[in-house]
Order: sequence, then structure tokens, then C-alpha cells
Amino acid sequence: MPELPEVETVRRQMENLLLGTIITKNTCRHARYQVPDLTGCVITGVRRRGKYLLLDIQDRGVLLMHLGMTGQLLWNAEIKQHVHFELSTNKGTLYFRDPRRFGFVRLLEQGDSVPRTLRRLGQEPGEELSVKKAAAILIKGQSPIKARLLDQRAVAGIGNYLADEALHAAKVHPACRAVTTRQAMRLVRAINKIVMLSIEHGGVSERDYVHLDGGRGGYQNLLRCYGRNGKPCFNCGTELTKIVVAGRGTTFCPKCQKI
DNA sequence: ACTACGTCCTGCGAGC
DNA sequence: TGCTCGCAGGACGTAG
Repeated sequence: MPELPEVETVRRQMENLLLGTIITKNTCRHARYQVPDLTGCVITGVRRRGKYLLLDIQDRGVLLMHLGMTGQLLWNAEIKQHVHFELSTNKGTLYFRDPRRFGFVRLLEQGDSVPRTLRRLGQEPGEELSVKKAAAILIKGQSPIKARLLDQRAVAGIGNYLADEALHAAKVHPACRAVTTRQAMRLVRAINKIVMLSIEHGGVSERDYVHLDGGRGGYQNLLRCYGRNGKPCFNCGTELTKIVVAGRGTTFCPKCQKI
């Protein structure tokens, strides 16, 4: 469930703690979190692209991390169960917990080609995003619009809750296969707005996601659609409905979001 | 090329 | 009370 706002929130905290530190040890406890020994290397950058975290490791490459569904990055892990990767530095240790092991950690060595999924990522949400360009990608194709929002190619970093929230805000039916340019532009603007707001509130802490210090985000209390099935739509009072689109649980308002 | 679907994995809550 | 079962979903592989 960690989506762009959640990853960005931990990125900011990691940047404060890890930038300029020296790695003293790294421990890998599972194949999905396998990284060569980085002892002595300096962390020179803490970046994010979509839902991926990228730690620049001086003279070695980039440490690529994805939180998957249940991934947690913790500065001091109280619960050691499901900790698959540890990165110790001269300032402290970063623990990667991931009960369901959908996440991963790997090192992109200097000279390695950039993985395809990273290359295919669309624009980052934000003020510099070209709404027209993203909308042009979004209107292409025959799949349900929600599937196209989730495939990362129009805008990077969207997951299930951002998709449901944006579709509701833009009044587009999640199963709609033919969206207009006008609808697509509404969607992209909604994404921008929701991403910004969610980051401001430290993201959504619904089940597993927590901050580096174990703290929780607050945006789960401001969700207008996702997870509110059976409850009234804030716009029209109609009961929100849950269906499956693109294999994902999808909540929407049958009155506001018509095909 | 695009689209659809199965797979990975564990915790949790509903229902009996 | 204790069990089983279904569901949660990001990315990827494969099939059509």
C-alpha cells in the first residue's frame, strides 16, 4: 500500500538521517533483499522515483528499494520479526521490515542498465508535471481507466488509494474504457492535488505503513472514497459501492462517477 | 504492441 | 473458543 506520498515521506526522513553517512555493515536475510557488501561506502543521495527509493552509494551505484505492500523502513526496529535487510551506518541502523515480502532491495552497480520498469515510469506528480502530456497517455488504450492509472506510465507513483481518490474527485468511473481528454486532464490535476495533500499529512497509515520513527501518517482520516464503501458520498450522499476493477478492490460513487 | 490474469506472501477478520 | 477461508494488492511473468 505504500504509494508515492508514503514513499516520499520516508524519503525525507531518510535523507535527514542517512545523507553523508558511512555504511558500516549491511545484512541480508532473504533473497529478495540481497545486496553485496557495502561496508565503507558513503551515502551521497536519497532519491525517489515513483514508488522506488534510490540511495546513491558513492563509487558503487544505486541501492534500489521498493516497499511493495507491507514494507516498512525503520530507524530503530522494535519488532525484529520480518526484518529482511539491515543497513548500518556510523549514525544508526536502517531496518527493512516486510511481512509479506512483496518489496525488495537490490544494488544497481555502476554501468548496469536501468531496469525496464524504472525506464517506463511516467512523470512525477508536482507543479512541473505536464498535464497535457500525462492526459495524452491516459486516453490511449482499451483497458479500464483504473488499470491505466495503476500501470505507472502516465503518472508515476499511483497505487490503489490514489487511483480511487483521483477517480472520485474527477468524477470518472473506474471501469470506464474510453475517457475524454477533458476527463483525463481532470484526473491528472486531481492526482497532483491529492498527492500534495497526502504528503503534507505524512501519507496514509492504514495497516502496515509507518514512518521511520514508527509514527503514523494522517491522510487516512481525509480519504473521501477509498475504503469508504457502504458509507455516504461526501458530494451527493449516495452510498459508495465496492467492485473489482483490474483485479483490485475499487470503491466509487455510482451517482457521481457514471460511465 | 496491448490486455488480462495468475503468482508471490502473511496477517487479519468474518463466519461457523 | 478455535478453526477455516477469503481478502488485502504492487510488480512481474506469461498467455492470448
